[in-house]
Order: sequence, then structure tokens, then C-alpha cells
Amino acid sequence: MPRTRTESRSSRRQSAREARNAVYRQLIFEAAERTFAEKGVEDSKMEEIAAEAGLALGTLYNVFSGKAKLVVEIHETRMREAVTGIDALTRSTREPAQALMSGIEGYVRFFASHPDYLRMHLRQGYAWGLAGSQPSPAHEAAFGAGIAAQETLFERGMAAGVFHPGRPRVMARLLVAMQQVQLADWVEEGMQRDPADLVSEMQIQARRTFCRNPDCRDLEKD
Amino acid sequence: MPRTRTESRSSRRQSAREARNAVYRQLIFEAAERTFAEKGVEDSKMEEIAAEAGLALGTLYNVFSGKAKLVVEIHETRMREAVTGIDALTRSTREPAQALMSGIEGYVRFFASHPDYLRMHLRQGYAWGLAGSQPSPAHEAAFGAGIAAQETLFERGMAAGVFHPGRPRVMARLLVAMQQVQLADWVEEGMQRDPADLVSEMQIQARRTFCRNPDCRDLEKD
Amino acid sequence: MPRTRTESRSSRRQSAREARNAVYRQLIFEAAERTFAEKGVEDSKMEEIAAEAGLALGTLYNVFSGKAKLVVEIHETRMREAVTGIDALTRSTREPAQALMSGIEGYVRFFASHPDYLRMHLRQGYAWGLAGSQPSPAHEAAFGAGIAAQETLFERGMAAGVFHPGRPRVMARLLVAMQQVQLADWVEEGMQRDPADLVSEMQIQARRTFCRNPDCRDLEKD
Amino acid sequence: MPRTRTESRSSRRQSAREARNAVYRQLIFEAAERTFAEKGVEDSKMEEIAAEAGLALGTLYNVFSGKAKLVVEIHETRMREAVTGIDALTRSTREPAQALMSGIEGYVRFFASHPDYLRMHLRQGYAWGLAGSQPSPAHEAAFGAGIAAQETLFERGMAAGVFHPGRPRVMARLLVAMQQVQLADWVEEGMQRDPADLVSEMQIQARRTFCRNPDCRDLEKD
DNA sequence: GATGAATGAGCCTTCATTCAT
DNA sequence: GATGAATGAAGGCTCATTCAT
Repeated sequence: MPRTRTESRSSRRQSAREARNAVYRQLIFEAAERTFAEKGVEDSKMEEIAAEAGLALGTLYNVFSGKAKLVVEIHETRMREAVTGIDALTRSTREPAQALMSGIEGYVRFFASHPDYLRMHLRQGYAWGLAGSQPSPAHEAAFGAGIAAQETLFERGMAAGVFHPGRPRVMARLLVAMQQVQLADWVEEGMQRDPADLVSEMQIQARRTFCRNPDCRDLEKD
Repeated sequence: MPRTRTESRSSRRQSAREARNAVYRQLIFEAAERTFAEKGVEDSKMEEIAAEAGLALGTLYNVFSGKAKLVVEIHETRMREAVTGIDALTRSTREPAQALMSGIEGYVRFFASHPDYLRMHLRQGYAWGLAGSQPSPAHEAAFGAGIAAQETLFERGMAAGVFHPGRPRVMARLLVAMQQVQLADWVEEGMQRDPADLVSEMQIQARRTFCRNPDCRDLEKD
Repeated sequence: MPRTRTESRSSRRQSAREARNAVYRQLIFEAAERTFAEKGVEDSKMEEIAAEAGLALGTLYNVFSGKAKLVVEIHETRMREAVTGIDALTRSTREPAQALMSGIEGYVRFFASHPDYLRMHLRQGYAWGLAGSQPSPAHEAAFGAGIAAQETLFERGMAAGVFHPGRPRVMARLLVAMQQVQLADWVEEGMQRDPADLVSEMQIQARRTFCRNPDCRDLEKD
Repeated sequence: MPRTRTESRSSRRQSAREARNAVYRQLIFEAAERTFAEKGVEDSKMEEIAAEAGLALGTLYNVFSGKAKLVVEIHETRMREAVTGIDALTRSTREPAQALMSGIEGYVRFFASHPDYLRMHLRQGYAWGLAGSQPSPAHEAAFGAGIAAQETLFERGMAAGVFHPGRPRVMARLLVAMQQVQLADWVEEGMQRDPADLVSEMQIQARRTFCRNPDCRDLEKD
């Protein structure tokens, strides 16, 4: 059965190729993230990223079609991860205020465990949804998705009378902005402080800003 | 007295030159601001800016010594204007909460009357003080100065027990972040909404976030 | 006689124009010479020259058609002066060795009284007649004319058996090179030394290099 | 031992890269030298040099960091070669007059075998040490070092009473100037003449100019 | 498939020259 | 006629991307 053998050999090859490719993707992804975090996207040269990944420039281009694509990929991947992680925490809790608290926790946890992406994210400076702004359209798009998820939460919370009224999209961005400020400060201070601490502080602040009953005694009890 | 005549001619020339130069400065300044707002600093070519100003490239360089200087100039000028304007409103009011309200009003008014700079400012994305970040050192420096001014206000307010306790620097950045979110939304919606409206909404939000007595009945009475 | 009056007025105008033009020529000429001496032709900007002359840039261009022309003009004028001056000293003396001595004296005197042109001349570095060399074709051409005059002298001297045999053109250039070295040193030392001293030293050297009877006792007696 | 194989492959690559780099350096060096010789440094465009070398502009910049560096490199390399070559000939002979003769031979031989550099060198026109002159600081520095070496020779020769007294630095420059004149003439005449001839002529001239006993019968006997 | 040397389009900036006032 | 502001052509250099080995 030479045919079968051939097929199997080719499929073995196929999967070997895919495996190797996945490894490269990861190496490059992380190298790029680190480099972008350190020097900014603009000042990071493709060659530096390849060197950081320990690969040849050509190999980098075999996996990612260009610098722009690399940036997009990072933002999309990380944001998908963030949204997924936050959703996992949030989905179980129906109560809006509680969900908000969980969301903050998820948000902080995600970035605390991805400090390179955090720095890259902060460095891009989020243009707060300003359509057409493109410090990085990729960042914009990926991040926008995450914000959309929060909008729903705010809609629900307002409908339930738990949150102060307002435009959900703006509220969502406001939340994100507050989180960025705190995370930026955390990075600036050397990431020494316990993230759980950060979470508490941010939760209190968020309650003040968004909840009609900021004390939320029932929430605390949980 | 031909001498006097000569002198007067030369001084007339001098002032004519200065006047024309000032006009060019303004033309270029605004053209650059518009272009930077539209396409970002990186993607704006000096030639485009010159064209936008209706001047030759060389003329642009006769007034501004280079692209970097142009960016710095814009940030410094606008930020000085902003700080000056806000200070004027704030200085008269000693009461911290009241000063906060005035500050917000000044901030919004300033950006509402400089929509191009607002877009440029939002686009650069402020890295929230993240040391080493440099989407633009110029922007960072100019804006940082503005933020520093707010820190004092928060210090006073906390000492007076009017504001919730916290790190003044973080509070100041938080305030700015909130303002940026609102302004970004305003721009995104086409700048239709009355800025006064924006101010009210932001004041309410700021009271919720920063004041221990958010209702501030005494303030409302003013 | 309105016609005559007109004519006379026009001719008065004509001569006034010429006079003014001559003054400008001189002002610009000297300013350029000074500037070229100080910073080199390449690094001298037309605007600097105009400023040095105390005239407007346009006026400079009304008199000299461009930078290149200005350089040519300076070299041609000064070289003509030099040749004229040297000729005046040399023509009277038929005896070749004596004429050589006079030539050196004339050469040094000329440059000693035109220190700016001397520095400019030295700075251009003479390409030693290398045809096609163009640190400045103007310099080349003007200077070449001066050298041609010396060639004749060497031809005569060789024919008379007074000078060592050799190619006249090379001998002439050799003489010039020696003079330049001495003058460069003179400038370098601050032009303190009495030019007459310089002349003596150079004459002795020239006699050694060119004369079959370097002692030239009869010459000394003159 | 795949490791060894890998190492050997990488070291082979390393040396291949170095070899190719050396080839490019040489190609570019010579192309630049030729271009500078032909059109002068100022009028030679980097693109022309790249084309002359048969390489892309970027490749040129991969090897030399810029135009200025290229010029410096050429002068330093060639002058080092010249000084080395001349030293080799001179060092063996202690007797000053003899050393002078050898020096001339070395000088001419060097330039005769590097005609492009000779033209470039002549074209720059050496400003004879005129401080502040900078047709090319690189040239100045490199060439100056060569001249300094000759000064020592003259000092020794004067102390020994072999040479006429004078300022050593001036004597050294004088020697160089004479050599340049002869070489310039040689180039101008199409470099047909046998360099050995040139050497003889220059040696005779140098003896006349510098030696107290120009006939140097003992020298001739060597 | 991996490599990294080679490529060249594109941008900022300077300065000789022009021409409207 | 004098002025000097305005012009824009030209050149050095960078770096994302390609492709021969």
C-alpha cells in the first residue's frame, strides 16, 4: 500500500509542519510583545524581534506576513484571551454589580499575568474608541470587542436600577480608562503591589462611580 | 529727517515681517494640528503639512526647524493654553470640590474650542505617566505638567476630608482619563452635543468618584 | 533742449548706476572673499555673504549671477592682480635668476597684502595643475594663467644655462608649491613674521632648487 | 555529533559572511575611491558609488555607515598603507640623506600603485597644515600623520649637518609639496612615464633643495 | 524549510536662486 | 533698483520586505 504509506507520510509531515509552525508563532509572538512593550511598536525593528525570538528574519516573515499583521495578531489574541477570561468569571454572576466586580478582577488578573502585553497596551494609549483614530486600528478593533461585552453589562445594570443612568458605551470606556490608570500606576511602581489589592481599590472606585448604592453591603458579604 | 524716515521704514518692515511670520506660524501650526489630528503624527508628511498650509516646504522650514519641533510646539502651546485657562477658572475658588468642578469646566471648554488638538491629543493616547513610554515625549511632558497641577488640588481636598483618600497622582490621572473618555465620545458623535451638557455630566461623575459627599448640596446651591 | 536734458539726465543716471554697481561689486567681492577664507566655499552660504556685505541677497544676485560666478570672479580678479604685480617687478629684469627672485618677492607681497584671498587660495588647495581636477575650475584656470607666465621664465633660464634643466611647467608649479607651503606656514603662525624675511628665505630655497649656481654671488650684491 | 556539525556549519557561515563582507568592503572602497577621484567627494552621490560598486544603496550602508565615514575610511586606510610602506623602506637606512631618498621612492611607489587614490588625494588639495582649514578633516588628519613622520627625519638630518637648516615641519611639507607636483604632472601626462624615472628626478631635486652637499657623491655610490 | 543578505522606495531637510513688492 | 521671503529640486539615510542559497 504505497499510497497509504505516502498519505500517512505526507500527513505526518503535515502535522510536523503545523507543530513547528505553532512553536514559531509562539516564539515570535512573545518576542514581539516583549519588544513592543520595551520600545514601542514604531521603534521596534523587525530584525530586533527576530533576534529576540532567536529566529531568522525570513522565518518571522514565513509565519507573519508583516509588521502590521504581527501587531494585529497580538492585540486580537490577547484581547480574545482577556475577554474569554473575564467572561468566564462574569457569566456565572447574573447580578450586575457583582458581575462588574468580577469583571474588574478578571481584567486585572489578565493584565497582571501578561505584563508585557500590559505595557504594550498602555503604551499604545487607548484612543478611547475615537473612530478613525489609528495609533493602531488593530488595537482599536480588538479592544473594542472587549468593550462591547461590558456595554451589555451596563445596560443590564441600568435597567435593573443598580447603576447610575448613562450611555452604556461611555460607561464601559470609563471603566476601562479607570482600570488603565490604575494598571499604569502599578507598572510604574514596579509591579510590586499585590494585584488583589489593586482589585479591591478598583472595585471600590468602580462602585463609587457606577453604583447607585456604592456601599453595596450585600455585595461585600459575598 | 530722512534718517527718521528710514528708521520708520525699517521698523515698519520689521513689524510687517513679524506680522507675516506670525501669520505663517499660525497657518502652519493649524495645518499641522489638523493633519496630525487626521492622520497621526507618524503618517503626516512634512510636504502634506506644507500643502495643507498652502505654503512651500521651504517656507515651513523657515518657521519651524523640523517635524519634531513642530510637534513639541503644538503640544506645549496648547497645553499652556489649557493650563492657563483652567487655572483662571480654578484660582478664584479655594474650596476643593468647587475647584474640581471649575477645573472640569475649563478642561472641557478648552478642548471643545480646539477640536483638532483634541483629536491629536486623543490619538497620541496618553500613556498615563508610564515612565519610559514615549508615544511622544513632548506630549508626555506638556500633558504631565497639566496633570501635576491637579495633584495639588486632590491633596488639598483629601486633607480637607472633602475627597476620598487615595494617591493624589492617581486621582489626578483618573480625573483626566474620565475627561478624555467623555471628550472622545463627544468627538465620535460629531461634536453636536452642547459642551455645557458634557460638563454637567462629567461634574456629576467626578463628584461620585472623588467626593465623600457626592450630593454636595452646598455646592449645588452655588 | 529737453532732449539734451533728457540725455544728460539719462547719462547721469547711467553713470550713477555704474558707480553704485561698482561699489556693490566691491562690497560683495570682499565679503565673499572673507567668508570663503573663513569657512570655505562649500560652507559659505550666499545669505551669509550678503549679510557680511551688508546687502540684501537680491542685490548680491543683481551684481553676481550666482555663487559659482562669484568664486570665478574672485580668482580671476586676484590672479590678474597678482600676475600684473609680479610682471611689473619682473619685466625690468632680463636676467632669469634675478627675475625669479623678483617674482618671489612679488608673489609674497601680493598675498601678504591680500590675506583673505591667501587663506581662500590655500584652502582650495591647489590641485597642482591636475587637469580636470575641479576643487574649483575657476581657481584652476585663473591660477594656471599665473603659472604660464612663470613657465616662460624657466624656459629662458634653462636656455641660458642658469637653471637646472627640467620641464618648465613642472618647474613653475614647483615654485608655486614651495611658495604656498611657506605662506601657509606664515598664516598658521599668525602672520607675525615680516614678509621680507619670508621672501629672503624663499629666495634662498628657490636658488637651491632651481639655480645651477645657487650661491649666485652676483645676485646677492644687487 | 550533530552538535559539532552544527557548530562547524555556523562557523562556516560566519566566515562566509566575513569573506563576503570583506569583498563588499573592498568593492565599495574602490568604487568610492574611483568616483571620488573622478568627480570629487562633493559631487559624488552615494547612489553613484553604489552603482559603481554594482551594489544596492542599502548594501553600501550595511558596510559603511555613511558618506563621511567612507571618506575617512579611504584616507585612513590609504595613508596607513603609505606610511607603512615608506617606513619599511626608510627604517633600514639610518643615514638621513639616504633615508630621504628611500622615502621619496616609497612615496612615489605607493601613489603610483594607487592612482585613484592619488587623484582623490590631489583633488582634495592639501591645505598645508593651515589650521582651521578643512577641505576634509579626515584627509588632513591622515595626511598630517604622514607628514609628522618626515619631520623627525629632517630634524635628524639637520642635527647631523646633512640638511640645510630650517623649520622641520616646513621642510617636511616642502618635500611633500614637491612630490605632489611631480605626481600631479605624472597623472596629467597619462601615467605613461616609468615611476622609477620620476623617483630619480625627484631625488635629484630633493637633494638640491635639502642637502648641503647636493652632489652626495657617497650616496650616488650606493 | 530556514536563512539573512540584498534591496530600493520613501522621507526629512538644506540652500541656491527667483520674483513680487 | 533694492529687498528678502518663498520656492522646490536634490541628496543622505532607514528599514520593511524579498528571495537566492
